[in-house]
Amino acid sequence: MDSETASSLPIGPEAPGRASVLIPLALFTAYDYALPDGFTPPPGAFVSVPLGRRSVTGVVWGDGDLRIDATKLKQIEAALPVPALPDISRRFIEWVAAYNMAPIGSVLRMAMSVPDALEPERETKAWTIGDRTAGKLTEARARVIAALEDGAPLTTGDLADSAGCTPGVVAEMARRGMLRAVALPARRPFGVPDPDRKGPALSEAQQRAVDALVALEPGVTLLNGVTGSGKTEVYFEAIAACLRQGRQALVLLPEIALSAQWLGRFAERFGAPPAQWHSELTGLERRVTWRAVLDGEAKVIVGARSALFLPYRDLGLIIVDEEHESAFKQEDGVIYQARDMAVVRGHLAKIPVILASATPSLETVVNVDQGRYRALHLPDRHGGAELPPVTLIDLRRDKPERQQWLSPSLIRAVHEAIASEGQALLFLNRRGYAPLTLCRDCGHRMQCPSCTAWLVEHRYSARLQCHHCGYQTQMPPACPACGHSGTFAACGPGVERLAEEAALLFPQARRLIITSDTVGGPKKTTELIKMVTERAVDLIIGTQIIAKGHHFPHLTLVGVVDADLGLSGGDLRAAERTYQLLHQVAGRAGRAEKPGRVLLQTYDPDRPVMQALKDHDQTRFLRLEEEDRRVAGMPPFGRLAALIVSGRDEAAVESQVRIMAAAIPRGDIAAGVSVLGPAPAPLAMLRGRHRRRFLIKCRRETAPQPFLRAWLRGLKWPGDLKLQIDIDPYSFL
DNA sequence: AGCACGCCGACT
DNA sequence: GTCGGCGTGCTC
Repeated sequence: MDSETASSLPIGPEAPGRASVLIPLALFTAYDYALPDGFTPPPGAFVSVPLGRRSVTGVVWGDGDLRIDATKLKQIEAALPVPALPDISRRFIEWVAAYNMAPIGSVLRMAMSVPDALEPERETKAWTIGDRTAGKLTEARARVIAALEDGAPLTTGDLADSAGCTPGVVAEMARRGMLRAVALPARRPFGVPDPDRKGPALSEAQQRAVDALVALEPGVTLLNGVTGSGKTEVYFEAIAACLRQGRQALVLLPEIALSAQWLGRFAERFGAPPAQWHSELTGLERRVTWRAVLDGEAKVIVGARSALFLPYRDLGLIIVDEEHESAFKQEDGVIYQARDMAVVRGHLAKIPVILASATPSLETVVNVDQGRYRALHLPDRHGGAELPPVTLIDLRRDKPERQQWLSPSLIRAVHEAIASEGQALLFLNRRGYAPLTLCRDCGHRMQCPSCTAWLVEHRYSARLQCHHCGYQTQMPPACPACGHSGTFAACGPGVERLAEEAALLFPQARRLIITSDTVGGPKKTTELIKMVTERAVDLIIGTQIIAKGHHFPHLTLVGVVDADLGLSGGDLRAAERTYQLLHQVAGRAGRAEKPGRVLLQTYDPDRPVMQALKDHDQTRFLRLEEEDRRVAGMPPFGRLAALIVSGRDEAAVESQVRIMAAAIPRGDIAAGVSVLGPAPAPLAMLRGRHRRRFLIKCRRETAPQPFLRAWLRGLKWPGDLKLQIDIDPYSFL
């Protein structure tokens, strides 16, 4: 990521009496407003401005632009009583907008993220003891006074509860002046982490890594260690060092909802929970947290992607945990790679960024090789347990029964594991019963009406479901094409079908199926995980949800039902992702004293991914991947951008991409750039919109943005045609 | 994102 | 005749 690729927002010549104000809407420029007499808000000031016939909150961005007619200008209404958006935040917003070619107003929107964040904080009214003699001291009133005697003010409800009286008693005492009202600041949903609480004892390797990290030098460091090597404990010490400097620290996690165990460990080390930032916060929590980040009061913030855009007052450290996770890639709205943007944010602030992973992405590994990032390795497994041996099962020889998916050797291994009082896990990364349903009589395939995708049968809910747009329908009683009934055939396995097979093969085993459909909320997840850790279960059948961060100490066998799944589709990172996912699943086995083993079923055991998993040889696998990408000029040895044109009217989309193809820039600006397409996008129809895609491929030293800007300048977008620009695309779907 | 304007179908 | 459906376009 190099900062030259981004240009800053054009700000016009100095114009007295006006200022440009950025508004958190999908706008590519700031708007100019007249300044009231004698009022010069500094850049970053939050102001309310009229827009159309309403009033919105924006941020003063710079000087006005004299090209805008003065008669058009409206006046800034007021400055809000909030600290200004810090300079680094503004530069970051500009950078992100320019790099990802997104409307800068949309990026500001992510940074404001709470429509009412700037409203004055609502205070809670609480009571302390007033004039005791202002009324008769009845028994109930005496209890109220007693409840307040130890000092802390209480709200009406709490006070009535602890005094054992009705709220009416409290209200009457207040009216008489026996109680005095005090404003209670809104309760902070986070505490003050203490860096000097004693942490767990560190191994020698961990201590070496800590020593390197606590120096907190600017730049990027890869913290690489296998599952259980104690990466978290190591970066906690970097957080502690940052806190001792009085600065804020940000931890980005791929899926905050699943990190109850992480939060527990944090609270144990620091004596208080961190401030959290994710989509499930309530309005009040968002407001309080946002303000506390801006005020510098929230010291450690843990969150998903969007936490990167919070208005940090003094950020001193960024940690991206599980940096290889594709969940860091935001795929709708403003499209960006949060891990890469975190590196940029760190660069702008001249602070350290730590990328932690057991299976780092190829991009990161290459950055280490080329000297752009530092690397720290944590070789030892924390509890001293060995990595479980991995065996490949060749499905061409070791064939499952017809319409079944477990090979004889995997079945045997499950029996053995259960018989020796261990637990077994069968992993299949496919929700539902079967990925495809067809009619045996006419061959009709059940397809989503608004996407190019099969409908997946979910037998537990008796529905057909599209996994791309959420379309659902009852399982029809007969084939919609030929009208015959009882002719549906389920093709291929999903976890539900696997569970059916397991019930047949292991009827005596206590089985548990864990998928995002069965999990629901964090509470239910904790419950299911508890069932496993307390050995109320012998056999777990699940999708990738079980691969994430949960500790299963009694697990002795992991069986991967379809290790090849995820390798098809021609995705650039398919092999890499498969390696990462299967490595993570394999890491579930044998984490306590019990040795574990891992069996991978594959039709292609000779593939480098499979061999690498078998030999635990990540390095060799990455070298092979690296070579492939280098030869193909693919990232990180080249750059990609995708343009997706979509619309409801297929002909209009087709005609637009023809116009675009004719307008592809030539000459100097196209040096080192090639354009592939237009081609139907991998999901040629999604949510009822037809999609065509161009893929732009550049040499590493050439940025695609100037080329794209030249291309798109002057193009018209009639009707409901939409253009999506995806810089550094990840999933090609 | 709102909130207008605008241009077609079913109502008091 | 007009009420209202939501497609389209603008907001300094």
